[in-house]
Amino acid sequence: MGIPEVQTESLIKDTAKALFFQKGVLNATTQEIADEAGVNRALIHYYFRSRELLVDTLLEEAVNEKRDRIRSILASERPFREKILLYIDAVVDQGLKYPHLENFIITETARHPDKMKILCPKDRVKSSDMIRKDLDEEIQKGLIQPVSAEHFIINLLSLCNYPLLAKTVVQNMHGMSDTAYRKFLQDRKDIIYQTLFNETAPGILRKEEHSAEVHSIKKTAEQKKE
Amino acid sequence: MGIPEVQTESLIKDTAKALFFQKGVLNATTQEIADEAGVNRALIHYYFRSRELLVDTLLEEAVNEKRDRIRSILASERPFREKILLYIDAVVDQGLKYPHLENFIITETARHPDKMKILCPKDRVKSSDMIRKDLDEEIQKGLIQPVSAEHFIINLLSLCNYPLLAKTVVQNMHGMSDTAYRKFLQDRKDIIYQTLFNETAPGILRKEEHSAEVHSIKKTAEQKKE
DNA sequence: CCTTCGTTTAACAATTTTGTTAAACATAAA
DNA sequence: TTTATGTTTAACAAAATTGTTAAACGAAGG
Repeated sequence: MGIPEVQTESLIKDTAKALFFQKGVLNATTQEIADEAGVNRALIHYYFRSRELLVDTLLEEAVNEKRDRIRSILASERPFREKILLYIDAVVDQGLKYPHLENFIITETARHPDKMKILCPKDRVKSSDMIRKDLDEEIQKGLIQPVSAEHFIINLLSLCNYPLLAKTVVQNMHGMSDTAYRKFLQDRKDIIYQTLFNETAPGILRKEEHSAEVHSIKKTAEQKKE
Repeated sequence: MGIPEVQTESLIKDTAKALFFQKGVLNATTQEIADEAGVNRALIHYYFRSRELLVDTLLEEAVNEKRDRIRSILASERPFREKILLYIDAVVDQGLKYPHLENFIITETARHPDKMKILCPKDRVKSSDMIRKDLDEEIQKGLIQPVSAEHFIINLLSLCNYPLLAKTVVQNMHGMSDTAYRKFLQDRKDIIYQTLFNETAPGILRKEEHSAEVHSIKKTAEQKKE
């Protein structure tokens, strides 16, 4: 049978992701996608039937990936504050890689709220429930102000995602170059933690920025147990 | 001369705003706009030359309005924390009225970063400079954790705007109805203040939700001076 | 070698969308 | 009433965009 040089279907998907999530062409044409992928436009219809179905596929993968990321961090066995640190790191780093992913999700789910419902069955455990116990403990100890798990999560999402979403606004408001903006986002990781917990973030995590992740974090975990 | 029944130009603009900012049809067609306004499509080109120029006009007005709103609050003579409270109130309330305004600005400025530069001349006083003195005072008194004015402003913007931008995401994540969502946003006003200042927001403001604004706030100002 | 079948292509058709234009219209002024 | 001018309309043209289809292609299997 005719075997494609590469897996055309995923080539198209990857190209579309690059266009939508990285370059920010949220209304990229089937022609643009095909050109960028170096394939015939008809192939998009061959594999996905229509532009909309391709977009649906991208949305589904993006949402699932994002949700799994949150859950795997929140479900881990680390101390609460470390989970949050990890999450901040993950979101900001991913935001730098795919600057328009969040905007894509927001725009698309705003246009078709039903799709979101299909993607997120309500029988699942809510992420707010996953932190409620830890959070209430923090509150009871008087470490942070009383706040519902629902609001706390949205605080976290807001502080992480908005600066990514509103890149141009932020840059312009503060007169920042692209590199200044990137540094700003790196600095923000600590600021977000500090804003949520009203306490300077443990620096150890950031020392070896590039190499270690899990290792240094695990160490921090032990240290914090005290 | 031929005088229109209403000012057609502003009718078109207002209709477009309703479509873009309220209904969230960020890619509304000239035909859709014309239909919604009940005018001939050609009039859009007569008054604005092209769809893009109409969009530019909307963007400019939206950005200016939003910026003026921030500045007039920050420039007022109230105590710092009251300004912030006022700002939170203003943004959330406006966000409920024009749910897609922020998304419009973000999407449009992401597509054409240059337009943003034109709209915001850099010789203007930065809004971060307008709060730096007050903020540093708070920090020095040990009332809040050390944070740059730049980050503090983005914290504020993030906490206010993201839940509006990501309505569907938030709603779905917490399984909220539309009314539950609206209540959530109202509650958030206090949460945002509390998150920024690590202290419960003075309740007086919210008691008489509908009638007073400036009056009750002024009172609070006096009370806080102590 | 030739058939088969999944893949790919080019060409076509239909629809949508934007932009233009000449003529119709309405009112104020002459 | 006529004229002049700004406004509105319908009709047209052009471009962009999506979706379909029949034919070409190319390797695997007989």
